[in-house]
Amino acid sequence: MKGYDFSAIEEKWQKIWEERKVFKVKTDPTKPKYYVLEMFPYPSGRIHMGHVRNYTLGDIIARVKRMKGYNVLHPMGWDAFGLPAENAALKHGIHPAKWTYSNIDYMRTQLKKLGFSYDWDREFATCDPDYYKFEQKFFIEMLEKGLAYRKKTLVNWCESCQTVLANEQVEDGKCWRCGEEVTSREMEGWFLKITDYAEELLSDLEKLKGHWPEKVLIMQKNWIGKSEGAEIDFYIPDIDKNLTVFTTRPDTLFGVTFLALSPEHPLAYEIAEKKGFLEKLLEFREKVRKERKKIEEGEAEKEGFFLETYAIHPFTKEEIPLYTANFVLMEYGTGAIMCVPAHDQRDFEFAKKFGLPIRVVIKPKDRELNPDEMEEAYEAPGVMINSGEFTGLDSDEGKKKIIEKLEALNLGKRKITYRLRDWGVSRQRYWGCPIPVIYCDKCGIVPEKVENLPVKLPLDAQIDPKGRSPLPELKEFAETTCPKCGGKARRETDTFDTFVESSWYFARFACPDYPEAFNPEDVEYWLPVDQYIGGIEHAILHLLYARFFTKVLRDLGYLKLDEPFTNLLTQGMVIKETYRCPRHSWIYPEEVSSEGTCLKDNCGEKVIIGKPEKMSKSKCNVVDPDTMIKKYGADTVRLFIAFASPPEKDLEWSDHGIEGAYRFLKRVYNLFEEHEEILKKVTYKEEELKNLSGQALKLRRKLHQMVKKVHQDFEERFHFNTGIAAIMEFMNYLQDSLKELDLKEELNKKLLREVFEKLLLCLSPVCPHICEELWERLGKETLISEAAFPTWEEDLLKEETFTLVVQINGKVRDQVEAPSGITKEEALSLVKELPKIQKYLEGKNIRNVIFVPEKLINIVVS
RNA sequence: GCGGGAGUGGCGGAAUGGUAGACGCUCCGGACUUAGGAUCCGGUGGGGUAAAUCCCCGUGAGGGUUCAAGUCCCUCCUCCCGCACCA
Repeated sequence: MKGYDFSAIEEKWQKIWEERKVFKVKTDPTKPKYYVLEMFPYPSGRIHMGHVRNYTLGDIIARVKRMKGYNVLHPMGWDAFGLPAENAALKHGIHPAKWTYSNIDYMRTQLKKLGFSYDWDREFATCDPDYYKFEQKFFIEMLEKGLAYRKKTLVNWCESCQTVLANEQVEDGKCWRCGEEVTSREMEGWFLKITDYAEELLSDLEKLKGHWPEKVLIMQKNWIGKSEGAEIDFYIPDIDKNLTVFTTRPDTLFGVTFLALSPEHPLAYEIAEKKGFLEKLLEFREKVRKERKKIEEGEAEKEGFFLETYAIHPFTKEEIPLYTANFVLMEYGTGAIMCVPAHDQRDFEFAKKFGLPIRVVIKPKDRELNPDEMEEAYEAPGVMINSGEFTGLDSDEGKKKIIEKLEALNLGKRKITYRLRDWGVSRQRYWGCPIPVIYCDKCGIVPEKVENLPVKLPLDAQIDPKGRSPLPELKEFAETTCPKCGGKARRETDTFDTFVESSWYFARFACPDYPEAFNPEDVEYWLPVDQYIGGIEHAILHLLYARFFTKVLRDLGYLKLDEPFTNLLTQGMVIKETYRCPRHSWIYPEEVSSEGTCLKDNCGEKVIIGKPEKMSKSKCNVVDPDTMIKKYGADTVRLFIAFASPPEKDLEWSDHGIEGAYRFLKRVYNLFEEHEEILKKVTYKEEELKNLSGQALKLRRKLHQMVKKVHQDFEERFHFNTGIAAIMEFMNYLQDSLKELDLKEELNKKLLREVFEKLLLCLSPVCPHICEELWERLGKETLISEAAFPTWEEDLLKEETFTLVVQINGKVRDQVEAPSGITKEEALSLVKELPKIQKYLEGKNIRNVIFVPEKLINIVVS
């Protein structure tokens, strides 16, 4: 016995697949296509188990679909721009480009070792100018269409490093490098008008229902945050201007007792300036800005002050005081609100604090509200009171009526507002795609000429020790000429948010070498992605941006689709048990003794076994894919990952579990080897095996049942765990059968051949290397990776007998083998003969008999 | 607070309203061995009984629908995730 030498087998087949370009695909409209895509990785240095899981799931799907006759596009690339490359440059003095590309080289070899069936000829990295030049082109076209614009935005600023910080570089409100308090600073930046697409992004979620996880759809819906209401104008005589507020409760208009403006509101500024308390306002604004970050952790007290100004109520003409308040966001609605303390909890709290009146205008059906006794706002619908001509209306009805009147008087209008904000894409970073615009003193903002693209990121830049982008100081880059007038001009030195690159990469995979962005023939054939797979952490941003880009590219004439990803699978995390020592905190499994005490520094403390958590270095529970592949081989790693839990649930890594997977593959291998001599000499035709009997028939039936189950679980449900369980169950059955089966009989030899062929075919999407190897040893000259999925005979699946479960009053009391196709009457008389059942029926009246064909009979007795 | 998901053996997990616990792990016993942390075989939800092919209990808790409920409905509990001053 040679034994299962996985490393030789895996190396051999990976080489063959690569040399023969087995997974290379071409556009072929005569064949049905299937595009399976996994979220491409950031080249951080090494593949982690999360990647392995993601890509294993994708690869099984790709291989199954290929076996089912689809022309399968299964590409891989690199989301290669981003901050960690700059951090590595700071820490180790390696240039971000060098760091990134060497990481890619290493990670590619890791992926290849896992035997994933990618069309590697389509690989690209988003930091390649050949990729990002199209992104720059899209941006220029968006600019021309008004989909990109500049506005002021708040950024994190470190005074001591003189640099903008990304959110992840802010730790506890302090700079991650120097520890200085981070302040916010206004800067100009580029924005993409995703809000123009808010309605379509929302309504198209409908098309994804049933194909995307419900959870993701809900998260996106909440993120877009559509709300319907009205904009209402309040005239401010002091400055002779209207203040427009947005409200979803126009029915409470008669309950307004004050108005509140965001401290950032231009009218707040104007009033403060006029009334001479500008400084107070600016102080307050700064305070609120700082608090904004605190709010994320806990509750912030309602604060604000009177603006010494009044506005006129559109209907009652009363004077309503104006306040500025910390809870009013400038970014949402109009940045100003009408406040109805009786019917809005926030307004209520503010009114209580500042002694403002509470006026009840909505009455609940079952009780009266007394403003003096109210402890919280009444926010539910009800009947309108104290509302002039609207009194007595149902509040929902009142909403419409009040809007109608406002519109008639030109004092307001129906309005839909979204929580979704425009997408700020400017990053003051070096390692990103340059934004292709030029600032000219004479011509203003001028896009780079399309023929000059790409605006290449200069690779010879020196990384600044404080982490600032070197681009603004890099004369060769920043100093340029205006494309319009030819005069001296300055180039934009900000780069794009890296989410921009990942918003359209899936489309580029259809034609990665095409000289233009997209070859219509290719994108029309391959898109949309049929199955997209990735982590739930991208439920909102990445997926929303990619959907947005798809619609923009459609409107720019590049693509002809509305949604990029037809089906979405969000896989769970890979988690593992953690160990904690009271003295040493998180410790490695090797540091725990067999008695469960800490071995670190001879500590001896009792180790606390923690619940399984997401693998992380800090918790010492990381399992390295390389180590596992080396120890067990890629097929075992893939098998364990696919078997341990269904894709959408978390997967608990288990050292014992992977042993079990390994053991199973060894069993398959050894059993094959044991019968290899017979197997390679025999061939079979399906019709030769039609008339089996006894154990042979049972085995063949079990085989075909297994094939069908694997088909259902692998292709239809993506429940690889149960499909693999079926294969294991069959293996157990096969080993038992072989004890009884006479392998000197020619027919049984033929059956054994069928068994192994189909078994290997079923297992091959999960464990391609071992199956490829044994397939070859069956004498096959074609690759199992290119074989068709095995067929099963539906007629064969039916057993001649089945276990009839016998229930009395719904309780299982006995079971009996019964011929298939037995009728209710036959079953009843059969069952009545059973001694145990007779006991239960004795002296009782049969009141009802329920018969489920091929399953059970339930006798209801009194 | 709002929204979503989940609670099944010692563990991961199976079960179109029809035998709860497939498959795997762990553990126990046995075989083969100089050896076993290799391999193979058997057992493994709880309780009762000397034992069983016997009986009872059992899918977070409590009700309900049904001949029949892990599955459907209602109430509650626990955990996880997302959102959270969005007017």
